[in-house]
Amino acid sequence: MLSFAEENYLKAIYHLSEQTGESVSTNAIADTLNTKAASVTDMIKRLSGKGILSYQKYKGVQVSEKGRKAALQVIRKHRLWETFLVEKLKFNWDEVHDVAEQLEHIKSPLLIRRLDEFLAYPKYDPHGDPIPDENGEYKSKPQVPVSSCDVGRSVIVVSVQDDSPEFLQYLDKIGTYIGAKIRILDKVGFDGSMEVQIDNKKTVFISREVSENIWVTD
Amino acid sequence: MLSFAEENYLKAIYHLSEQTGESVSTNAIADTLNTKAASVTDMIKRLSGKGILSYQKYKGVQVSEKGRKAALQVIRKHRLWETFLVEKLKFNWDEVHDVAEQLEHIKSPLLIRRLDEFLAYPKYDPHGDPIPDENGEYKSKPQVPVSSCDVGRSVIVVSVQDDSPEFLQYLDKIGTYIGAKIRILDKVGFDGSMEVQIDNKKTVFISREVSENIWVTD
DNA sequence: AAAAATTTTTAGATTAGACTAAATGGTATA
DNA sequence: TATACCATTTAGTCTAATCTAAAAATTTTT
Repeated sequence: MLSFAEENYLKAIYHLSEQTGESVSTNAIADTLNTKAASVTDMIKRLSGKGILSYQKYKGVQVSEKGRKAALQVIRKHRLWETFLVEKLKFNWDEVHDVAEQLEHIKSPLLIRRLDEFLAYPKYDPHGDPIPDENGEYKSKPQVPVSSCDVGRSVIVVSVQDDSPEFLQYLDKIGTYIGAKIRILDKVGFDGSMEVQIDNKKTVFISREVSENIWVTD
Repeated sequence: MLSFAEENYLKAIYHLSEQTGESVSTNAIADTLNTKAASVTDMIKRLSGKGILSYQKYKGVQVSEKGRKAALQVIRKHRLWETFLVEKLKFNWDEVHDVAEQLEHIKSPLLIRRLDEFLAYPKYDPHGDPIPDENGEYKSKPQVPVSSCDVGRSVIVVSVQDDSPEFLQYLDKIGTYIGAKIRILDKVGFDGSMEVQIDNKKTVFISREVSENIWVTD
């Protein structure tokens, strides 16, 4: 049984290792969790001792198979709660993250099974991210960042890669949501920003950073 | 802001002081929380420092007005979550306590407001206990234990004073639930047990302990 | 390849919350 | 009223999780 802190570390490390595909550095973990490298080293040792991570001094960590399964269960809980908050309690998609961060640590297999059933077995959360099932299986839709799309294409928003209120409120403002249609009008070589039209209505410029965090499909 | 442990102590102390009406002893707290007197003394000091309890060495503790308000908010959350689990997630009334014990510590005023709304502002939880509102107000139905009812009377079950799975499963077995009709057939002077008929159907003997934990109204 | 810079680990402290054992206060009894 | 007993508090230890400062390992630069 993992503590709250252990689960938070595991989740962060799992996400980092998924992004990079490589072993994860102490400093990278410290940065994403806003803690210090020394604290990370301590926790790495504890999680290695539990068989959740594999670790060699100075060489970074990898998530073990056991760790991967545990991480996916925490992610499952997080995304189910986010779905509950939006679908049933009428939260906006920018209000759910912090609450789900707390709810994901509740220990009750029955609760999660019943919540899943109550929500009619959702496959994706409000940010478009796939919800793993009880066995950790999930299928993600084929998707690419807007930043990699050619001028002239029309695409559909599938997910967002940043869950911060600031980013999500900005997306609300420009009329973007999961399922919105985006047409690429122009790309600016200078700073990588793009001109796009959303749902055949508003035409806006989005920065490189924004276009990298909106993922789309044809 | 109180920690999980602080909230648990406060809730236990509040309940004890409501039951007895007097100041609460260190050992009584240790007993209900399954911890040791020394730990309780530590926590009492911490909560006194925060103005939640008032305390004189060797004289027991009382809950301050500030503490009462905080306790009622934790109780509100606990009972709303229990209601959610039974009404929406189809938990049995004997399955909710431990999960609600965890959920009650989630910090999010918005969440609780929305949950309350989603449940249509329930006034009582699945065990018949009143749910305090945002201001800590609640109204409990006038009620007495079955043990105090005279032979011949017919009464309605309003609440149960023990939330343990063992007790609640026993009540299920003898066909008792909130709203059930109980007719007092006989009282045994020897051990205080009673013969009662439930919903004009089953006739059973219940022990003194059981009859003290079922509360009823006319 | 040596020096410099950076990253990571170790050592030692801190806080919350728990414990045991010992000391002290309060109460009941002879 | 003195003693014995029980309740409570204090003192000291432990673990999880954090921190800072210093030491060690690795990587980068010259």
